[in-house]
Amino acid sequence: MLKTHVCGDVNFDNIGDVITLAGWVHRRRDHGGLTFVDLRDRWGIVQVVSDPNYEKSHEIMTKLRSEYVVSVTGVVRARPDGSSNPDMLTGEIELVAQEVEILNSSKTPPFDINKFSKVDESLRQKYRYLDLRRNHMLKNLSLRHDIVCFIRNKLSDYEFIEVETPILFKTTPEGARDYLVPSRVHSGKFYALPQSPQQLKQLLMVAGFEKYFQIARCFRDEDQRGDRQPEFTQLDLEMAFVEREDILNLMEALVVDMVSDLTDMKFQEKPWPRFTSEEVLSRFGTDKPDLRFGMELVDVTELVSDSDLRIFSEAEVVKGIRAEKCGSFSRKQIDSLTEFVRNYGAGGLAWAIIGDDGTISRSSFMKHLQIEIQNDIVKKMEGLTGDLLLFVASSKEIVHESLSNLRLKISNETLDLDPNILSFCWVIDFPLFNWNHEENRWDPSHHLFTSPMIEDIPLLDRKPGEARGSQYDMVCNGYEMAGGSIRIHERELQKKIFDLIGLEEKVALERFGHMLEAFEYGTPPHGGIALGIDRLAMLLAKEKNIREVIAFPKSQQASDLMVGAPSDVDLDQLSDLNIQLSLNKE
RNA sequence: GGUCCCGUGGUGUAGCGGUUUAACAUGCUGCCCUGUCAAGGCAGAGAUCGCGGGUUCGAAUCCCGUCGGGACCGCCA
Repeated sequence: MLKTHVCGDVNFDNIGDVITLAGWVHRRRDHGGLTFVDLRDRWGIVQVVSDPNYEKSHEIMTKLRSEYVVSVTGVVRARPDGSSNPDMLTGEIELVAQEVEILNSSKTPPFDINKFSKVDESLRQKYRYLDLRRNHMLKNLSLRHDIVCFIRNKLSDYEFIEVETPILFKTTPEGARDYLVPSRVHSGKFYALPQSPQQLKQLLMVAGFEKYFQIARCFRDEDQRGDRQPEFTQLDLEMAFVEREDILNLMEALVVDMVSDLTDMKFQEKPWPRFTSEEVLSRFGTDKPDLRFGMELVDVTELVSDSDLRIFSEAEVVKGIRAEKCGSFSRKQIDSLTEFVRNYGAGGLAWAIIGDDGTISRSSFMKHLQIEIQNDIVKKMEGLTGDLLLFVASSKEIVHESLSNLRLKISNETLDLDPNILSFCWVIDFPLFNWNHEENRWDPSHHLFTSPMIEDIPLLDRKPGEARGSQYDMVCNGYEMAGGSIRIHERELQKKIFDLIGLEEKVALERFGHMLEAFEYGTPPHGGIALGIDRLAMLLAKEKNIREVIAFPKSQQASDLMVGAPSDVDLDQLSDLNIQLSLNKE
């Protein structure tokens, strides 16, 4: 090794030792006759001080610049009285530069590495290797490493076996859009990158592995969001001979232990509360509620159903939220909230402010309602002086979509949430199917292999829309962290589901024949879950975007700005694949 | 596919139709400086204001297009 110690490890015990450190010049402070250099490596920072008695080293020290790579040999000594730095882990000591070697120089970096400063996102991505030098990225990726280690250790202790599954897989058009990989050997045919190892892990259950997991890379060719990248990592897990309770308990224990081992964050509620999807939809308007604050949706449909206001009386649903102490919002602010809910299809936003006497003082609509109804609404909303009440009248979907997002927006802008609180919960009892209006058929609300609740199987023939799936979601602070289900393990039931979603026998056999066939060879009851590692790391790192916990993320347009991917390819490469491009050239 | 925000010395911002010779901070270069730690002091270099077109006597500033980044809708079994 070119160094005897690492910067984070040098301390009082090393005083008098001659050691060699190597790393990057973090900062330098040149006093002319005396030069200080903060030397950084992965483990910490140590102050190096020049000593004019070592003439040659002293001279090199003055030539050092930010991010030069150097090695320094010298004696460790205590800093003189009054010159220690309590803010630095190694602030009591320093290294005397007796021998200094410049291992590599550096151009001036395109942005500051040695301090926290805002940097344009495209610059960060282009120079990601420099961005990763910054302390917060190292911290985030270390935490991510710890999370993955914790999972591997814990699940191995529980006798899970980690199995790698193929990246070159088969297209499944019913889910998200696939990334396709052309086959050279099979001209005109394509592999697909897996959206998740779903089928493979079920086949591992058929194989009798009983307890499987994988830290698995998944690929979905859909547009990006703050919590979505085209490739992402899941803890993928499956067990045979389990019921829902087994999976929920295992995962809850895993995450609870992880959080207490790796962070100082606290759970809002333990054990985690459980809700049916119906309940969270009606109370929060979403199946991934943020439970760190109230502001629940209140149904006032019946109170206004007889009113003269047709937008109210004719709406399928009218619901409101109470923005506590937001009665001081300006007209402009309220207008921007109205604009906001229009994003979600709402025609408008009805509002009311509660005055000093506890009744409506100003409102966009209340004058059209009788005073008794006004008071009933305030009472039902539990409105108090200074509150702002906001209502949306529309279809159930639109009311829920707009109010749940409005709820998040207002909380974001007015509440000071403790960043250390994690409000995990489970959401269960999802409907097995959603009605697809465009295609006029049922779509699976989770995926094709989700088993109905056993008691709801008879409903499949009569009222499929009322059948509940055995699906469960883990939700935290408004993010869907994990989702899973008990799977179908019987061929006939699987076939019935294919029928219900309008998958023709022939197509079903082409795409999923292997699954149906496997189910004929002694498939155990099984179920599992997939947990988003990026989202979990983001949450525990208190970040707002999963890019911050991914070493080399892609931009919102799914490009890699560092290497320039995707890129053109040689015509030779295409001809090997028998592929011709037909781009519109203008 | 759509909506919105951003793009000005290396970096982060200000300027938003003429008082601009484009300002400030930081970084960078040089000089001074032996106890600093975001060291300090002095001097200096560094920007055709993302790109293309238009409006105007005059455009960093207004308009249109385009490229890149970001937030969101659609999409994400």
